[in-house]
Amino acid sequence: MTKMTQIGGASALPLNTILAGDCIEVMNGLPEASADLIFADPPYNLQLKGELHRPDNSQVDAVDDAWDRFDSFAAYDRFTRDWLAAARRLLKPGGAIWVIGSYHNIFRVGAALQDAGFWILNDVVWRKSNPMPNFRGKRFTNAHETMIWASRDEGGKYTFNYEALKALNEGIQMRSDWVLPICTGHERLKDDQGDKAHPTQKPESLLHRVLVGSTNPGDVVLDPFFGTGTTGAVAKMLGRDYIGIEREEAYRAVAEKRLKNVRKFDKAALEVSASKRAEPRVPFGQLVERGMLRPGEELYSMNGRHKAKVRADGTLIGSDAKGSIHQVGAACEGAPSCNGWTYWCYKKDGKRVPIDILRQQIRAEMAERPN
Amino acid sequence: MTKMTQIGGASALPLNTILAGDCIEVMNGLPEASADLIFADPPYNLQLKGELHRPDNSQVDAVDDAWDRFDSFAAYDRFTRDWLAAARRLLKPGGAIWVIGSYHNIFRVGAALQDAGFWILNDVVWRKSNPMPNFRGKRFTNAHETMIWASRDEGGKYTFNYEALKALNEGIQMRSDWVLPICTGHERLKDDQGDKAHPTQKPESLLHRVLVGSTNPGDVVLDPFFGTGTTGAVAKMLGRDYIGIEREEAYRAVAEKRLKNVRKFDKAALEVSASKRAEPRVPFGQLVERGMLRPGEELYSMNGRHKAKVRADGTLIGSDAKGSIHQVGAACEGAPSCNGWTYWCYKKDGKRVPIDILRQQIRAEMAERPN
DNA sequence: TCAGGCCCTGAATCGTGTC
DNA sequence: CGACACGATTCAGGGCCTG
Repeated sequence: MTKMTQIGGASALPLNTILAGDCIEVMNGLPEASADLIFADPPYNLQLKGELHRPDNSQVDAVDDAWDRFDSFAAYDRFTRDWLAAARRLLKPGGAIWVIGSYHNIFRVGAALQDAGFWILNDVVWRKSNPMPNFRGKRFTNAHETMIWASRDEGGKYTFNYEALKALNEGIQMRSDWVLPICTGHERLKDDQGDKAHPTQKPESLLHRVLVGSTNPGDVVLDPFFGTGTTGAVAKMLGRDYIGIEREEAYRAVAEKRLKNVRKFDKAALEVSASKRAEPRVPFGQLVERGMLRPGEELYSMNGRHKAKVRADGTLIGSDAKGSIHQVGAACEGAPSCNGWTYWCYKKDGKRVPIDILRQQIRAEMAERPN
Repeated sequence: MTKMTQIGGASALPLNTILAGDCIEVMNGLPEASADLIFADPPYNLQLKGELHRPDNSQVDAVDDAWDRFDSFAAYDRFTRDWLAAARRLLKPGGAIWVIGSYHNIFRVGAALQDAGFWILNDVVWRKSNPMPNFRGKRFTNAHETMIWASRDEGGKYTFNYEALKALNEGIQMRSDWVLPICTGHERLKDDQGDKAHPTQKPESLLHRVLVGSTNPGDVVLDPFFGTGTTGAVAKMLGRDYIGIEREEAYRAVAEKRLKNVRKFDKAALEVSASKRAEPRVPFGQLVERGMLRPGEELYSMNGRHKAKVRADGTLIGSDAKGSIHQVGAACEGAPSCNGWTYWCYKKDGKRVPIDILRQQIRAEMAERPN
């Protein structure tokens, strides 16, 4: 499967192989202007301190590997500038790069990209359908990661397969936010002890969308932080050539084994059944945020016997209970449960109208503009 | 409605007003450590092309594109550093900032925030339910903007109304991606010609979530790029004090008019689901003193696997540990910590009942007859 | 074979008040 | 200021076992 391509008669391109070593040195040893796309998942510099436990007291297996530790932002910036410069040299004139990161590092990476002369085309948000919650209730659930897509140069003739992405998205233009699950189950590679082989393995679905959208069959895709080789695996399936660079022996071994078992797709296998979505859940609070109901406004029970007042956080306060629309409704009726959506009404032009009408309005909007 | 607050007897804080002028100069004229929250929607219109001049006024030569770019990014970075420094000076020790932007500027803003000593808490993606499509089909639909939420200092005791946000989201922890429509319809302010009064007016729903989540009633919220005053309008509705700074006369005029017509929600509506941490502390010993539990009585663990005996001083003695309800619970489970209130049960009419019920009884009494 | 319950896990910058 | 003790805190999904 390994191909060697002559570039300008000078040096050869080691296609479909994993190169060992520091990515900056290795990249500088490859011929310039030889890659169509670079996908990079660099260390995030998470700066984790203590241990973290779930509410059930189990411990979170954190990313504390040596390769993710940097002495300072300045050190991380230096590292970023250096690998970006080496990467840019490798790109063909119409080439492009994707870099993924979290709020710990992505702002520094984005600024460095711009400073290096890359031209940002989009930032794309990977919205995780199943992220790890925030266990201490001190912040928002960290439910997304950010990818930056940039061309080598301003005005570069980058590849963008608009129609293919639109097809992937059920006929609607692909947006800058992608909802995809994290990598779990059988796709998640394990070592001999049954532990995860790599702490941050990316899902193939993510790379699928990246490569379908911004490369063509036969293109050369380089990944300087290859890890367990998701980029290579998806590139191979899609009929692209890959070059991986990975410093850690253990990751290279896992990736080699993985890639050996990957088969190029036939067309038919490509279509992933679009998961049909259940009726989207609409939090009652959204009616308040959107100004459809106002804090302080009175709601009336369907039977006219009870009323309650809307609060700014989307809870109700009744005569002797406060909480969600369901909880207060149940309390009013002395019932074990209650569907607040059909129980409560608001006043519109003097008439009582069920609040479920408002939920239906929001759902109608969501149906018109899905995703 | 305008309030003036004396800060340290020195200078006054012009609450609920819109200040005219350059935000950096105006901020530097206000007393330090006087704002609880800053919300900023800075400009990113860089004029990267055309009539660009270097700081020394020499015209940029079209040949050295890289320098051109460097110059303009450098100028934007300088501007960003300056207004962030002025903003940080204004924040109280437990203060925090939100900044919103797009891929054109947010990476530079994020890096500058970190460099200035702010501590990023989350990046939050505003996912637009109705974005403008990409008409030329050359990129992804730009369907989101990014907000960065950061505390003034690492370790700062920032405000986060976890329970209120969870309530807004129908009982599920609020995530870092928010789906909200853009500002249209009646909410979108128009000028006398019927054109939109401001090109980037933010929806009130966005500010509602920001302010409910990261401020308390009576807090001071400052917006250095006030525009048409969405921050002020939502702050006023929610019973927060605002300070707006805006350079453009036309925007100030629109905002003044808007704010005059905004009404504060009534008090009960502003009350928000409280966190358990805010509830009064009840020593376990009080249950024994009051005779709700008797010395010698057995307690049983929630899972039924352990038991312990109550002692007269409000400690427990288990099979192989003695101490507080928390310590003995942790020892039984071999866990690093344990909430004894929810872990231990007592027997009532043959059934196991969590001792937390008894704590709730005491708290209810305290609320009825406060000391 | 299927449904239901239990267990485990995921790029995480995840306390606070009192003495 | 540090040390110590209290006690608050999770969502989605996959695997595996049992009935």
